[in-house]
Amino acid sequence: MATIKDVAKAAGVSVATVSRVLNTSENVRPDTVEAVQRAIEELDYHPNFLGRTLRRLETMKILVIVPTISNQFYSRVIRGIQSVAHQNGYHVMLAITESGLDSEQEYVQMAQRKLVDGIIFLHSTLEPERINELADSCPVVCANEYIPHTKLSVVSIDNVQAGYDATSFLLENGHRSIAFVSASSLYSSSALRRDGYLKAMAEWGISAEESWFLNEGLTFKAGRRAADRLLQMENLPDAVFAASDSAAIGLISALSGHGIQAGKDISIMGFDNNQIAEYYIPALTTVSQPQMEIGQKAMELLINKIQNPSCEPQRVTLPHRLEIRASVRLAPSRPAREKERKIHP
Amino acid sequence: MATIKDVAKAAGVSVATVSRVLNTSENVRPDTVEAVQRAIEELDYHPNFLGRTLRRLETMKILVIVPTISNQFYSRVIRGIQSVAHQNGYHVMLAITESGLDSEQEYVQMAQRKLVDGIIFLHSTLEPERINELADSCPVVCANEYIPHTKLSVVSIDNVQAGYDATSFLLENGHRSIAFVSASSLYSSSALRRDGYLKAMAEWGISAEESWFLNEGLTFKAGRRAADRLLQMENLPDAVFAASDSAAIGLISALSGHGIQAGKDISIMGFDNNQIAEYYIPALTTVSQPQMEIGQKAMELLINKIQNPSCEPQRVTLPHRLEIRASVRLAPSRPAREKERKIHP
DNA sequence: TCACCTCCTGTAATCGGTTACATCTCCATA
DNA sequence: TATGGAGATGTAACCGATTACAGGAGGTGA
Repeated sequence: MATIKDVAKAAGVSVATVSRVLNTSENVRPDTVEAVQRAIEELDYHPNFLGRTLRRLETMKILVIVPTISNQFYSRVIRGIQSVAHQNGYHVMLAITESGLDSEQEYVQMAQRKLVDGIIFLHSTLEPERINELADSCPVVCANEYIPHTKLSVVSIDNVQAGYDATSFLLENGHRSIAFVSASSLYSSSALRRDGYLKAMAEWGISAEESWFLNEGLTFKAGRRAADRLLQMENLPDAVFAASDSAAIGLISALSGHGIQAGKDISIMGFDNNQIAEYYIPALTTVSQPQMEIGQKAMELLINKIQNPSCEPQRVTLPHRLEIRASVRLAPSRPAREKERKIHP
Repeated sequence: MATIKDVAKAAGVSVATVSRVLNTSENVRPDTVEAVQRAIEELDYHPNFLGRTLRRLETMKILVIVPTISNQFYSRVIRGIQSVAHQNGYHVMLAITESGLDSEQEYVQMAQRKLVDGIIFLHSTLEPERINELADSCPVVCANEYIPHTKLSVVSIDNVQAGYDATSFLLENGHRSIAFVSASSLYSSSALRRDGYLKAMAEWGISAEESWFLNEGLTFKAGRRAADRLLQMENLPDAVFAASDSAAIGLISALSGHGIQAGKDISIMGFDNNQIAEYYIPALTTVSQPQMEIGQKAMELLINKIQNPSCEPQRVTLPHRLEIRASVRLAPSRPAREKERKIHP
């Protein structure tokens, strides 16, 4: 492996000059530049960035902590993060905590050990106290989930409003008994959507029954478990509002196995607008989130924080949208043209 | 930020002693250890790993180059890679090339600049020549896809056999005109599956028509495009073998919009056995790949290559399996119990 | 008491770059 | 001709760790 010294020797200049050529900086005579470049070529020299990194004390890497990448929601947010990261010369490292192999704590240490310049949490199970500690020593931004008792920048939709809008839509279309599938204890977003759900129900004077809360989780399997519980009820609800598309699909699939058709015998509302929602049969009515933008904005905030550590945390709310498809039965009176509603926070 | 010097000063010892304590190595007096640890605690010192990395010239990071993470196939392979990486103290960086933002070439430079210790390709668009060049200067392993004219270790299923098995299954169940949806020009796996398809067709004395090859790609949208082309044909084929579950689902969804039901009016075979295959309506008959194991094995080979650079490239073939569900109509004669077949390469 | 060994600790080189500062050359201007 | 300044280049400190080597303290055996 050739080093900068080898190049300097081959070109008959000092390492400083080679470094200047590499960084295309000022004041090097054109023929010197040429000589250095020839030496670089001849030796097939590739600068070792660790040296630079150590000197400059910046890694140009950021860490994204994500519960899973199997869910398209996260992969889209990550794409948004990546696009802005790349524009600014950053590389993205992914910490997938789902497997439980790498504890979050372990990844957080990477930041403390200066292996990355900042962290974006798409979800966290750490205590707020630890996160605050971390945020003192390293730029941190949250996307999608809000972590209580922390002073971090957060990017997300207005989950309360989104839950409210989804539930209102079901109510407006004649549904009265509405179950709610979520993971409220794990995800703040789920809890907030539930608040919106409750608000809408209250406005219509309906008190939600205890059994309607199916806190099974957000995965396909969670949806299946929720279906099992629904099937044991005396009266099937009119509708189910699931806090993720995966859960909604697990639900529809399981109910269909018992001859209950979504969009006909029962209405199902999802959340996220994953690509599969459009391709599922029946196509899934769901709440669309601007995933790419969430990621992009989060990365922008992080870069801002890296470059200007003393800046105040920000709260960015992006618009969501109801995506109306076939899995929710519409009231006959409802005008057909109203296929979409845009709600700006 | 406290450095090792600060700790040394605070503990009244030299940096060498602190380093020895940190690396729990030999010969430090217990009370010295204690003093150092107290200083570490007091100063809230976290070692900066860049220093160590530079000195040891190993990053303990590996790069995974992946076309997309939206497809569950890849996210599972990545999980497999991560699990083995973690067991061996490595961290995983992800390079997602789908966006087209970061060119593969750019990521490959990360290896040459010693920012990572090795690379796993899950797919590549680089010329074989470049890859060979890269492999000379850095440990490289391929998973899933075979890159022709290269001497790299590869982990995958036997794609020819898998294509053959899937097609044979369709033929055995009475299907004769069988279209094939793939991305043969982009993915070697697709091309190999096509070879298997052709082999099976030939064995049954059927010459595939030109129009049956729908080289639209592997995404949902690709499936939809394939459906459009099918619908323009004079005679709809009996069955379609798609080289990915996503394409199969795009296909089913689009056909269903025209009143054509998969599993009844036409048979659809997918590939990958993503989770959605089980939850789709109709549930998708597909070829299951051991994704986790592919990832695990690839990482094992890479670690082996890192620790022993002169070792010979290996070719590892893992078993696939036909997952029989509802999207393929079975011949009436077919015994119901034979729901699954395991094929070992 | 001396030589020698073991155990512990410190000094300084090193990894591969970047960069502040010094130095030198050359040319323009007074 | 002397002076000053701009531009090009070199020297060496530095980033934060690891580690080879040197050396000192203390114990053991002759």
